[in-house]
Amino acid sequence: MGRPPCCEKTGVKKGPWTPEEDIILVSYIQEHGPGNWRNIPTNTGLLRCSKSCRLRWTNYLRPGIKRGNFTEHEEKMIIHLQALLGNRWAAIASYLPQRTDNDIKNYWNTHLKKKLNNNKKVEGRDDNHDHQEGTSASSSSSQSKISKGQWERRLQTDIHTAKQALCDALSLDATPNNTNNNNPPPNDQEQPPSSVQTSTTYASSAENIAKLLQNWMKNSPKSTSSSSSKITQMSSLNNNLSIGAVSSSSPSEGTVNVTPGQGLDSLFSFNSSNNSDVSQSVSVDEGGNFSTPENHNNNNNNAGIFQVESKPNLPDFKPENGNFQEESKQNMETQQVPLTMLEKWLLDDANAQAEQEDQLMGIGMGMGMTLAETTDLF
DNA sequence: AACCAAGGCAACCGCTCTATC
DNA sequence: CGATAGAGCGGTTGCCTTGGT
Repeated sequence: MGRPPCCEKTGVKKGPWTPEEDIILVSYIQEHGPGNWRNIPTNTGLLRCSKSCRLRWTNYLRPGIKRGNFTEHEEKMIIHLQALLGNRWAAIASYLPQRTDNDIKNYWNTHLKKKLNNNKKVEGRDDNHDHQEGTSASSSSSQSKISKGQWERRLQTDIHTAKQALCDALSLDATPNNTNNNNPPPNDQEQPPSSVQTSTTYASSAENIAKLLQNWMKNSPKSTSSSSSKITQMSSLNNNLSIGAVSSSSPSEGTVNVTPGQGLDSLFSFNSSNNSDVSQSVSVDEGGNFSTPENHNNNNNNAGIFQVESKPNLPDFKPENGNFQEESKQNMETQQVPLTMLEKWLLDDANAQAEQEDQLMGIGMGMGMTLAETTDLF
């Protein structure tokens, strides 16, 4: 007897999320924090099941997610970690905090798997990637089906193989960062290294939305050709849309109130209550470029420009918002340095990238550690 | 220009784990 | 201690885009 579905099958929307739905979800989560997924469809009116909301958030809307091309460095990390951990995408993703497990999984399945297979063929040792998958990866998937003893024995073999592969790989692509021996190797692959967490300066989810908007605008060159074009959607959102603004007037009820006309502006305004005199704007032009007031004058005549302004009557971020406390701080800091919200995000990306390199070195050092220590990871 | 196949990716499904009662 | 619900995870699916003919 299986479990009942997480939600009623009827009346639940499936398929791609619309910008409107994204905004509603982000608005709600910004106000209440992630969690209580089951309440979200009810409280927001979204015709999505709770699971879908959670997935959308974790895989797409969550702050700090980097999308787009994987760097060579990330690629190597994934390859190494996959060799080490198997198809444990969540564990792998913990070492790449800007990437989601889904993203990594997709990238592995569509790019790296193929790439590795080709490499193996070229190297003439077909023995192999499939074997590797058949051990560490499939053992991961069948972990629950075999006895713990079997699992551990197999794992040890896998670790040995993976370690060998990783040592080979690391010896090939040693970088000056290798000198950073101070990074302790992670001692639990289920938890990201603390340096990641402590220094995680997640951009706000609204920034993520901004980025999404940027992409939507970029990817929607035919802004006038289709009623379903994203830029049209966003335009309507920003102008006379029926959704978008979140009212904080009744947060206890946890509802997303609709404020026609307020549109997206609100979503990009943070903590304005204690910065009510701050009037900052960030614009995204049709080419996806951001501009600030300093250079905004050159752009503000552009049709279709997306303008982000802070307003004083916006929802506060409260400490009780859980995970968003950090984010709120971030937002506050950002507000104190006007106009750099998106720039800061880019910097965060760069910093995170550097941290990841350090982490890889940590892993590299981890590979330098004993097999027993490696085994301790598990 | 039209059609088709392959690839990429977002989202869904189902299982497992964990916390709570 | 078992039942239940919430959340997390990995595998898979299906749609959309892109490239080739």
